[in-house]
Order: sequence, then structure tokens, then C-alpha cells
Amino acid sequence: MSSESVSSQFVIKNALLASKLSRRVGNHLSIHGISLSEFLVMHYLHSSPHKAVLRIELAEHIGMSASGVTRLIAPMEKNHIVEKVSNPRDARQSLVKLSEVGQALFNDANISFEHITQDIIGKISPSQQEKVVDLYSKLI
Amino acid sequence: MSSESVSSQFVIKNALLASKLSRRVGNHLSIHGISLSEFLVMHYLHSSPHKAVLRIELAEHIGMSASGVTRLIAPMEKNHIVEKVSNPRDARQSLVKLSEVGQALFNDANISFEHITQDIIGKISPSQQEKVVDLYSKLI
DNA sequence: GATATATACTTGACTTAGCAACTATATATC
DNA sequence: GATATATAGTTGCTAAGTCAAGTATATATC
Repeated sequence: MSSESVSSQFVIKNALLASKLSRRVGNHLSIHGISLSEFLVMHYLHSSPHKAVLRIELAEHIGMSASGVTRLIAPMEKNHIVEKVSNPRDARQSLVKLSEVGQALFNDANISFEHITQDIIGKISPSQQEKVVDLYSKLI
Repeated sequence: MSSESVSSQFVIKNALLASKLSRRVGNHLSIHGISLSEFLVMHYLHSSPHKAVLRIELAEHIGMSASGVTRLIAPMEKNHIVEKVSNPRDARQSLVKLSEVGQALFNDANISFEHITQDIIGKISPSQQEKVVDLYSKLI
């Protein structure tokens, strides 16, 4: 068996870890009736300084295609978690914004999210976690 | 906007990075006619010392459900990339093994894989990559 | 100001993978 | 050795998300 580069191992283990994390976190978020993708949307909308965001920008920030965002947002809009905002300057745009309901839901879900993530990766020291987060930022 | 724990950031960025990596790597592997999941199967079978592996074990190692493995393996078997091996001691089992064809395909695909992973994450030093890989091993 | 191109989405067809329920076989207990 | 339970794998149904093509609007060029 030939030796394997560390970059290969990095990508393989990253994929494996991500699938485990998303499954586990997803299970927890389902208590709040939302998926991990929906949480990521809310998280980004919450952190967005302008509060109303292009779908295309959302797609890029949560690592999804534009069509994926369309289909993901539709039911969130139906459930009044997000609101559609139009831009009078550009009729093509259909901006997305967290509603009051969405804010409240996010606040709740985020508490669970903090707990579960802490629970899962707490075995790693915060300083090490930080270093990895910094590396991620370089790669994303 | 409230401050956010590093464990949350870790999970969020990990998910985002994984989706970017899998898309990019997947695009490259499609040159060889295989998906990233199929590559991960071949990779595990290749690295397996016994060379014939339980589907359930495969599922666990590549971060998939048993049914996912069933559906993933079926076309690989049809294309003679893997072979079914039965265990006379236990008729429930349907072990999986890389065929000659699969070996050759893996060798080719693995070269591409090494290149693309190096290309993507080469901006991070090997020693840092190794540290992250070690952390991953603790979490998986 | 007409035409060409680019951008922001949406939609149709499809693929992937999960869960729950099922089948078949093996193991443990009485 | 019969019954109960556990394990390995498959299947029906469904959800989530992709790509390619389409629509509508905006921008750039002539």
C-alpha cells in the first residue's frame, strides 16, 4: 500500500467529520423543527449587518447553489421565518430577511446549537479550535 | 449581535468548507467517471488490509447509512469496480472487494485526487495540515 | 434607442442519501 | 431444540439539493 499525502487525508477526514457533525447537529436542530441548512440561513441572516440579503449571496455563504436556496427559502417564507424584501432599484432581486418570528426561533435554536457543538467538539481545547477556524477561513 | 462560541464557528465553517471541497473534488473525479462517495469507497477498500469488507463497516468508515451503501455499491458492482464476496460462515453477509478493474481505476483516480487536494489546501503548511488531521481523528 | 450580454432568480428533471420497515440469518436463553 | 433477540443487508418512500434551461430585468455598446 502506497503512502498517502497529508492533503488527501485532510480532505477525506474533513468530509467524514462533516457528515458526522451535520447528522448529529441536524438531529438536535430537528427539535426546533429546522434543518441544519435552515439554521445556517438564519445564522447568516442574523449576522448580516444589513439584514436583507441577496439570495445569491446567501447561496455563496452557506455553500449552496442558487436553486438550492430558492427551494430552501420557500417553505421558510411560508412559515414566516423569513420575509421577502424587494429592491425598487432592481426588480430582479428578491432579498431575504429574518422576520421577528425567525429571530426568536434563531435565538432558541442557537442555544441548542451552542450546546451541541460544545458537546461534540469540547474534547478539543478552545485554542486549538480557534486555530482550525482560522485555517478554515483561509480555505473557504 | 451576541458573541459566538468558537465551537459553533468550528462546526459552521467545517460544514461550509466540506461542501466546497466536495464540490471541487467531485468535479475533478468526474473525469474518471466516479463520484467522491465512490472514491471514498475505493479508498477504504484499497486501504483495508483484508480486502473484503462488510457493507456495514464500509458505511461507518465513509460516514454513510447502510442503505446508502447498498445503493452506492450496486452500480459499482454492475460496472465491475467491486466484487461481491460471500462468507460461508455467515449467510447474511455480503462483503465487498475491489476488483482488478477497480484497483486500476483507483490508482488513476487517486493521482488526480492527490493533485487536486494538494492544489486546494496547499496554501496551508503540511505540518499544520497534519495537526488538523490529528484533531479530526479525535473527533471522528 | 435597439441589440447584445450579464445578472438574479426559478423551474423541471434528476440524483443522492436517509429513515423506517422488512427479510433473512445468526446467536443466546430457557 | 424452540423462542427471543440481535445483526446484515435491502427496499419503499421521501427530502434535499444539483444542473441545465428558462424568465425577467438590468447594463453596456453601437
